[in-house]
Amino acid sequence: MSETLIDTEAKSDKADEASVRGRPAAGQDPVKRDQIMEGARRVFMDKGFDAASMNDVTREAGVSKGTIYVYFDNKEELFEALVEEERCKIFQNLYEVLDREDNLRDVLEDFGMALSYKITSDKVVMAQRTVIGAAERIPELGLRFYEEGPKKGHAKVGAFLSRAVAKGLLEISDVDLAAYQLSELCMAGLLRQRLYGYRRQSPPEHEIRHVVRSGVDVFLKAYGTEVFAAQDRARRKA
Amino acid sequence: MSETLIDTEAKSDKADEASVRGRPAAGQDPVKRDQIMEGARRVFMDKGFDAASMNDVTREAGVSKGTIYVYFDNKEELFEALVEEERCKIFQNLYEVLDREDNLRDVLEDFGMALSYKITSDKVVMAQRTVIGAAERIPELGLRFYEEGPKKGHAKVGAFLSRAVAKGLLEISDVDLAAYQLSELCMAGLLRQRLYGYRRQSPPEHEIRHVVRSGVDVFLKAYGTEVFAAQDRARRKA
Amino acid sequence: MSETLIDTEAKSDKADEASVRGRPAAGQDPVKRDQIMEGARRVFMDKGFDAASMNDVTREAGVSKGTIYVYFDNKEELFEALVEEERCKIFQNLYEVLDREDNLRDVLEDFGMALSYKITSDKVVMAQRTVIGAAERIPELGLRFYEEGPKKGHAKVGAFLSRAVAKGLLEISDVDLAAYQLSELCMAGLLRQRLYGYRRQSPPEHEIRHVVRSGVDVFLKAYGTEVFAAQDRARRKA
Amino acid sequence: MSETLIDTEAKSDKADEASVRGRPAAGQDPVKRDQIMEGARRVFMDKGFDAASMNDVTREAGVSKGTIYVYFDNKEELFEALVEEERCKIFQNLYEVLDREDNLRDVLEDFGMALSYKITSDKVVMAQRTVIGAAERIPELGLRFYEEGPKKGHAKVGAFLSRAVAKGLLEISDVDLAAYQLSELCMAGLLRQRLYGYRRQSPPEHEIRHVVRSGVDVFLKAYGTEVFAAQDRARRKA
DNA sequence: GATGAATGAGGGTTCATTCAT
DNA sequence: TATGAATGAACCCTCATTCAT
Repeated sequence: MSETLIDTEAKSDKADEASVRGRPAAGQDPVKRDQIMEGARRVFMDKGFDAASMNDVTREAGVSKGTIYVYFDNKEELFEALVEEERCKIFQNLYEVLDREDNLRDVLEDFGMALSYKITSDKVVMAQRTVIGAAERIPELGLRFYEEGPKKGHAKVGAFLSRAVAKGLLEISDVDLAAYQLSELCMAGLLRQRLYGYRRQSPPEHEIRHVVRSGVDVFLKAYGTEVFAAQDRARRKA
Repeated sequence: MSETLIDTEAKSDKADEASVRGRPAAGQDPVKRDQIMEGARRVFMDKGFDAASMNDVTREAGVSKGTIYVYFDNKEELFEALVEEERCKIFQNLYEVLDREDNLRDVLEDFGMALSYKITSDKVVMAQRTVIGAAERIPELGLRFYEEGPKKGHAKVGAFLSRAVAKGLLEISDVDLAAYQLSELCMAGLLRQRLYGYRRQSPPEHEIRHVVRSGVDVFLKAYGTEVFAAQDRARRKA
Repeated sequence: MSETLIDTEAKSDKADEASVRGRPAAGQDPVKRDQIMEGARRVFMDKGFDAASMNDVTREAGVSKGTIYVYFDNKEELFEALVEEERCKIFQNLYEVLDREDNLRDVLEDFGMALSYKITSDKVVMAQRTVIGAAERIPELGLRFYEEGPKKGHAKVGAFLSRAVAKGLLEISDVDLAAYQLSELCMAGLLRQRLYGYRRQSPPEHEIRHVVRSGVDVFLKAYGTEVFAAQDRARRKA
Repeated sequence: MSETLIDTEAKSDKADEASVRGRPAAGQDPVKRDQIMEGARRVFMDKGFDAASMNDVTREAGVSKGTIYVYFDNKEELFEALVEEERCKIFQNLYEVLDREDNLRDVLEDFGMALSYKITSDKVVMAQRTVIGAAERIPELGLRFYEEGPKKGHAKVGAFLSRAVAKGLLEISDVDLAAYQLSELCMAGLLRQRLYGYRRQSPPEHEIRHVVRSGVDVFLKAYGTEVFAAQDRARRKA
């Protein structure tokens, strides 16, 4: 009733179709949607697609069953929306460091740290398990996840390496493959241990750093040019 | 009730698990067990743990429901037994090539081929998906799979690398980590594409070979000693 | 909250059910009521009571759920109101022809045509199915439908026949029964075929006419007096 | 093992697929099937197809839900099986009287009594309501019911009338229509009153007899030849 | 007064497990 | 011992009804 003008104004920015002050249209309230997604996240990540029940989601989300079905057509769609969201959160900002104009080794290490840290974190491991576990039954889901996530990231890594090649810092015959190798080297051993649950906790930072440093080192020893080596020696002295 | 002495006598000969001529004890007939396992394999690998029904197993195995429950306490145990068996089949003989006394690069490439080929094959991908997908719900399953499979294999790779270090062919500060790196390099890109279903078919041999060759090359550029380099140059001439 | 006095004043003018210019009282606007009934008709007649959902009605009527529940306490009451209305429409004007002072055979045939045509029409068949199908669960519904519809009509037919008896045209020992016989003869075969869906379309006019003519003929052969026969012969000549 | 030959022989007559002594195959035990049908009958006849729930059937039949689904694929199939069974019971033996070589009026009256009595009985009224009520949603059901029931019966009546025409007892231009007229006349008023629930009880015998006698009389007055009239007068004298 | 988002009991159906045969 | 018919809890989803807006 006594909504301040400022408030109203602020809201109207994103007042897509709901009236400014009224209740959001069915399936349009972003708060409720998030609530459902949060419940779904907890349940699906914990149990996987099949073992999770809509009742579980209902309970975790604190919403009624009917409401969920207003926002999502069925279990599978809810799951897909969740995976989509998780994917975005995972791969967002992951590759920004590659735009930095900096010493090559430092950039690669920073990227490796970001990648390895993210990919072995609790939530992301769960997400990967969930998607991989469902890939047999809902192939499009895994496909889309890979295409929109790892594949796009991989392309950015490839572009970065190409630039380094152009600068004469790296000499690579198959840039695409090299990009895969770099990523795998940065997570060497860690990812699989996490996926299978051999490691119950995400690795401590120093361990990740050790793996990344070594991985980048292997990568640069294999692909670094004499130009890079000179630069690198100079950097170490400093 | 009125078991004759003769019967008892017969059994006592090989009382351990089954009489020589009589019917095997309940849940002890290895033929029937294999029959069940074979049905379970077809069903679980195809549908995953949750989506597979015990009726499916029953049908595929050609055994009655009751019989399955004599051999396995419940669905989960049957599944675990299957995973165990699959794991054995996967990692069996995978590391034999490392015992070969041969040129280092050749041995590594052959090992990489065996590993990469196996790990990206249809059946093994399904098995990995299944285990990874279930790891959140049945942590022991993933744990045991990893410990008895990849981890043991990794130890063998480590031992192999240590021997190469001792021979002066490699110079490695963290052999354990290097072993992981070697494995990851040999499957670079392929495994994840398969797990997520981005690749629907197992990769063709020439592609695997390309990846493995490049991976081994990176590894050897990073860790190979001058001694190895000389040997390698000599081998190439021949 | 701060309704002006003027508004209130305006309402008090015709406080009974609605102000002249203002908004009608809750559940009192006949236009809105008709709108709801029209939606309900489309839905209930198409799907039957149970299979129809209130959401369907909402959509067809273009009214909100809450509004429906202001006009009708629940689904069943809405349905009953609809049946009532349908009944009125069905039996309205159906018996007017019986008031005509005309040749007996012609009047009976015209009545038979009106009855048979109406009772086998798509909408009326649906209505009958719906009421009959619900009669087990909502006995009052069927009872009321019959009493207000067929029974009253039957009384009018009886009265008509009595008048014809008085005129010496018919000789009937049980007029009540004869009235039933007349009605049944006019729809012979058609009604049941329609109710069970054996006939998907309402019968063509010429077929109805054939049935009615024959039915009336049977009726008059059985109950017509010599007086009537003479009249009838005269009429035919003309 | 020691089953007597006699026993085995006797049973093997109907031992279709179940073993002689063993438990009947899934969905094959006629006793259990009847049990389910009986429960379904009570529920469906009472509530109609939509309003009846499988839980209701479960409870009434005293069988578990799973068992029902072994015997019937789904609710609709169970319902159809029930309707089929009811139809058979209703129309079985209904037309035998028409094969009697007897006085025409007596045969018609006896047939009319059988028909009218059966068709207005509690169970049959319920069955008719149920089928008619479902005809909108499951058109095949009503169609099949009509075709296998009333239509076949109607054909038998037509054949009977044709024979009477051949004997010179009746003179009918449209035998098919006359058959409908006969049936309708025998139930005049009763059926509709029962279907709509205006009559809560099945009509007493004397009332049915009154209706049937009058109906047959009308029919014979309309279609009886002079030959028949003479025969009829003779019979009355006796 | 009108709206329609939210509720949650209950719908039909499946399936891991048991136990009489 | 092996069988598979029977069980019933739990699955996903719908919808009559309510009530905050």
